[in-house]
Amino acid sequence: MSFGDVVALPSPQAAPLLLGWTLLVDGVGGRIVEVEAYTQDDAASHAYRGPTARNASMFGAPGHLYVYRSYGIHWCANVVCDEPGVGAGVLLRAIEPTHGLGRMVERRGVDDRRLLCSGPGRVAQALGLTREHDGAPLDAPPFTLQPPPAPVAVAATPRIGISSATETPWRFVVRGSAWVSRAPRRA
DNA sequence: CTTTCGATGATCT
DNA sequence: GATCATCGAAAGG
Repeated sequence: MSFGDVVALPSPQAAPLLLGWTLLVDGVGGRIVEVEAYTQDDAASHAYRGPTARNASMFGAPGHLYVYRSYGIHWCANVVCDEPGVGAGVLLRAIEPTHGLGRMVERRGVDDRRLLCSGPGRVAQALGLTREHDGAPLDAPPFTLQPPPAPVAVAATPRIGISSATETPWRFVVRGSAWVSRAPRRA
């Protein structure tokens, strides 16, 4: 399944299929291991109340980025999904660092590989994503994408850091990955 | 180990 | 004026 086919799906379907892809920005990045889906009729989503200046790119073409400022400090990046105009996205929450470790350590200011990309703010900082990348297409430079070499085992859990729809199980992690922002809720 | 809290600014009410 | 798809340091057990 191509990247274009995946991001054309509704975000709760696209999100687990984005796990295992390798995403690089100017050659720096790694394997996507944790994501969350947000939809247009989802009270926890920035798209819930319709298009605004901030979330405009969420209502644009799928396969592009929606990058926003979080808590006035961090940047967080989403992959826009579904059909154009719908307002759906998949938040990139954690990546297993594989390419350009030195560049990521430099940007993050930490040495511990575990802390490089385990969290949405950390992912954006390590990959150098900012407002400049809002609306940018992921199938063109400086981005490169590689599909998973083998099928990925996925676990679904409730999303993190939200105050609405807190039990909707739209956080998806690579089962057993040591690089996620938090261990999945135990059964 | 776990929990609490401050930073910091755009966005929305 | 309140909230916020977070992070990291500090405080508490």
